[in-house]
Amino acid sequence: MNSVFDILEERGYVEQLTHPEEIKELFKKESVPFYIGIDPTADSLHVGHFISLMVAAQMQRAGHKPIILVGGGTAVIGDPSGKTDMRKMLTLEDIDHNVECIKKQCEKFLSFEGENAARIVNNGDWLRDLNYLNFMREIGVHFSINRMLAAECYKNRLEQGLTFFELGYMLMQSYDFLYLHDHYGCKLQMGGNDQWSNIIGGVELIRKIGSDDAYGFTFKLLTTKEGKKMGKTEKGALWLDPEKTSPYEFYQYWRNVGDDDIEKVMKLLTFIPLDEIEELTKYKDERINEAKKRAAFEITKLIHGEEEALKAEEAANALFGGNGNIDNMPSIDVDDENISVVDALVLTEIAPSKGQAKTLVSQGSVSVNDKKIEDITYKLTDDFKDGYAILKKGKKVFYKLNLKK
RNA sequence: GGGUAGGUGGUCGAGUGGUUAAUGGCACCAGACUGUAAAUCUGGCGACGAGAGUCUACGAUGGUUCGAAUCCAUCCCUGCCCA
Repeated sequence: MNSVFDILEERGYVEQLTHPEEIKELFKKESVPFYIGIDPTADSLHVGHFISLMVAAQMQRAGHKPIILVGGGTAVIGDPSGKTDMRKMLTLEDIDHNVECIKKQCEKFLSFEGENAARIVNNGDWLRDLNYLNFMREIGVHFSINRMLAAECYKNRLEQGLTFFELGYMLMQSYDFLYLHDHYGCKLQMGGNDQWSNIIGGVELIRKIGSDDAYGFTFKLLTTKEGKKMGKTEKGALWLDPEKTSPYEFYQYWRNVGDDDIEKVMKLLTFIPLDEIEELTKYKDERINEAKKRAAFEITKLIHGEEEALKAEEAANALFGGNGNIDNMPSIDVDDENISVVDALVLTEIAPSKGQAKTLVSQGSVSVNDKKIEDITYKLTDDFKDGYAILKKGKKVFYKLNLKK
């Protein structure tokens, strides 16, 4: 039986480890409580967090105990890692709301029952009531500013200006680990590679205070071959919340990843066995599309469930393959058959404003029921055959308009 | 506290009285080519308006001017140097 470590390594998650040999041993011999932190800066998770959840899920499958830490306390500060500017501050109410939303999304991903049930904690529970003096005396003394400033993530901030407020982030994250270590027996902190220095902070803190069973593990960030972050779209981030990014859009995003990135995406974001991935991605021509279809389906299924994934797939088949069920494409009700193309584009959020809708139309990018529209004053009056019309932008964006009177 | 340099559109960054909705890069959208890919080339990229055009925008608030992102005043914020 492989240890999780091998699985994580084979699939390409592993980036850095604080104690490689010991961690490998640890995974083999016991069920390890580990934690992954998520900042509640929005009311939904996005693909950036997806990989964290995948790692947690892989770990849980192998029998380890996930602790998902939602940063309701640290979000008050904002993590400066990798940022060029100080993060916008959120109100406590926003943060608490976000924490609740994020909890719900995690619940879909991990099992909260059984021997190695996952647990969700909020560091606001212990950080918000911290006493500054005690904290400084017990925790602050263990941190060397010299060392912290040497860390890559703070280096460029030194030129821009870094406040103590932000520097304190590392102490708090380190304290989180200590807290979880002491209260839940947490031995391992996992996180994206941008968290490396914060993770080391915690590991070293625990070790200085006297325990030697603290480890750190970072995984790869989801980037394209060119090193750009994946998951950005016209509308911003690719959200896991179906209200913010529809399952169809979500499916399409993965269906359209670049050839160069599909293998990585499959390994990191699905549970498809490696030999199958290899089989699917061995082609370099259009046959690679089979891999993309599979990946898009599996990923959508993980996030939105099988039913939604099937619907998204069918909608895609209907639109691109000429067969399949058009009932499942994104749709919206309209109550006025005299709606103009421009208004329809805005209503469906295909275009963010009327001005942009007009440019699209005049550029010849828009069609209704496969008929190209170039007149920006065009009205859909005669297009609702059988009570619906299909509005299309470019080659890939479709919306079905249902006439409701 | 003193000195000094700054705060520009999604982002980075030009612009220092009118022809500036504001050069350019990146991001993003579309067209061509294709495999719902990449690369490349072309076009677009504040809002409203069918259009002429109107409005909103260059940290905030006032002011000077026929006219301000650009000048002045006050305030807020940031960097750097000195204390």
